[in-house]
Amino acid sequence: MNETLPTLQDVATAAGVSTATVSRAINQPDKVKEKSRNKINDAIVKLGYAPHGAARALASRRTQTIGAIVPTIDNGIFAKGIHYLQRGLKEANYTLLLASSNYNSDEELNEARTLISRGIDGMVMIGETHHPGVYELLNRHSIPVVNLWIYDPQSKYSCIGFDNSLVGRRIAEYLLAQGHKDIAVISGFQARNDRATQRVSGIRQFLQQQGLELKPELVRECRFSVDDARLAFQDLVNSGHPFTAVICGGDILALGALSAARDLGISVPESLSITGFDNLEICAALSPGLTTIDVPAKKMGKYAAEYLLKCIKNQEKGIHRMQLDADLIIRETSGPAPTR
Amino acid sequence: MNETLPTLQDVATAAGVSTATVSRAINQPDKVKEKSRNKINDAIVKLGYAPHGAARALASRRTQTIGAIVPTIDNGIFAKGIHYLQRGLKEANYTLLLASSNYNSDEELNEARTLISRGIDGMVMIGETHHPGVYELLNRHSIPVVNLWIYDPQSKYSCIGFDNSLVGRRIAEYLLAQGHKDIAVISGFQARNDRATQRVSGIRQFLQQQGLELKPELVRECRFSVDDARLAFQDLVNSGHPFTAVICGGDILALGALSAARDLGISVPESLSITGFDNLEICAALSPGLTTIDVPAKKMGKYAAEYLLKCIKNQEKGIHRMQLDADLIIRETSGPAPTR
DNA sequence: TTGAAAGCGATACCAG
DNA sequence: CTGGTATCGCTTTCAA
Repeated sequence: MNETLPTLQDVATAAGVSTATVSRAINQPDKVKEKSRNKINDAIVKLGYAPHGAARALASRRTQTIGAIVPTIDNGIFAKGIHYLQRGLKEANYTLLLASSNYNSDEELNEARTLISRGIDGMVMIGETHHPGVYELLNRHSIPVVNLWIYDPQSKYSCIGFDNSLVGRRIAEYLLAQGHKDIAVISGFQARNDRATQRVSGIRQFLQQQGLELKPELVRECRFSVDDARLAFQDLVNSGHPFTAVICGGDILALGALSAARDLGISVPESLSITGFDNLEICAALSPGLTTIDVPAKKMGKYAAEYLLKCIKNQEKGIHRMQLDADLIIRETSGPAPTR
Repeated sequence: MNETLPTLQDVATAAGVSTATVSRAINQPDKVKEKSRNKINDAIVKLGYAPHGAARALASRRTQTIGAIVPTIDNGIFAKGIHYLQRGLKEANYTLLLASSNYNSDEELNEARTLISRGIDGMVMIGETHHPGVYELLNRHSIPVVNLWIYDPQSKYSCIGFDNSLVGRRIAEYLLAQGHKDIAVISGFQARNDRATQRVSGIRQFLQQQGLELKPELVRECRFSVDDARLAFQDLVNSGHPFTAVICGGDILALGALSAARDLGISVPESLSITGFDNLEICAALSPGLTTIDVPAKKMGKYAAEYLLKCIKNQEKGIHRMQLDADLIIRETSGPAPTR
């Protein structure tokens, strides 16, 4: 019952041509006479032939596959970007091999190793700080890379994203304009997340320039979960240091803060402003609407696909850095600082 | 600068053994004398050798890769299950190749074709209704499958999940017990989603058994987005048919309904009860807390990995059906029906 | 426990 | 435009 599957050879025999011709008919149809092409196509359909990816990859030294490592697929943060990346790749008949690192550098290296071993023609990662081994591997295998979610004009690698530091600054700027002076921060772990680090430093720098300070006592780091953010917020309140605004490193964190504030009877935005980051669709409909940063996920995914495909076709060489906008979206969780 | 990468042959030469022995040292270490093994490992490290996946797949007729097709990765619904699936596979050194069908049967067939062509040793899908071509392909290539998110004792294919009809029934049962008689439904498109279909029919059947009716005028279908659910809810209200509860086919839909209700000044749960489905972490912290169904995503992912790995090792044959619980979680968006 | 050698299924170069 | 054939890097009998 399990007859062996048809191979190129079978198709060739059935169509009365050589395997070379069948291969061409599939990969460069215009290089084959129409008559032969038709015979071949008929044979393919009749036999239900499907090319064998591994054999193809081995012979052509191309896998038609792009790898991506994201910190997590557990929440929707990276989903949209991945979705559009996938879409762009699919159009060119490329497949996406997706892995996650759990915000952990060693796991990332492992995943990279696996992906490369499986065979990828290009790689997408989030942020620019990665295990040096990852870059080394990619380099050895001459695999083009592009880092998303960041923009750094100095970067040694291609990147498509936005300036996280600037975004941090922009949020701080907005809050200051609203009269806030005591600002707290709930961020992802900075040690494992260069985007978070940059944003916080953007905030810190701007406050300093304005003669204010981002007090270390008002900065918390936690996992990217609603519950952890709740705890972080409670801790912030318990610390006794007053603050009138909390900048959160993600909508999920902001949700946690919002919910904890609600439980503590702190009214938002009257006595506390909260800002998020990501602009998750699911958060847009909440009440109160979350003030947040809209991340250009769609563009990042789309351009990343375009860029890598160009690299593979050798139409593009060298490093490519693209800066995109990340806009502040003002909704209802933020407002003027309370007057005392 | 781009020297060719080391191959098995290089390692063999460096270690002074044959390629066969190196291959064994990698794949069945116990079949190689310790001394040779050490020499080989040293050579591997020294050369920075990494096996070539395609060559390996071609020769061994195994790809160490499992494919999965989910309806969408755009929101977090399937993320958790995928996460645990991935985790289980990784432990066994398997990789997950993820594709999405956008709830579309033809796209699904295409994705399946691509996955199979790329080479997969097992397949995971959501729901049991799939393009017949998909099952045909899997069968021809003797690729084991398991369907998640459903449990059907009659299914011709392995499945690990819960009885959607029963879950629908349970929600209806709960609402009736709360005194609700006029129940509306906002569901995903039933034509493209067997889980949705089963849930709605579970609801319908239970209502009928209780001498009530699920009025067609009170059933809406829409895309899985907050905005579309808002529109569906508004439409439901505008239709003029009274209802005191809305069963939504997903937390995202419930959020949309909730937000629309808020805009219309309908108080929840006082004058309207709303239930969701999925128990997304992000929804747990909302206020009011969403009454919903907790989907056993973790278990489905984990068991799916275990099952497929067993199939591949030939330790498991035949169809395997596993029923898991999906619990009703009562929070604050539901309550007693308003008395008139 | 090891090695020699025959594939695995395609691609791509070189002739014709 | 087409065919013959070496080759890609590894696994897997079969013998030794």
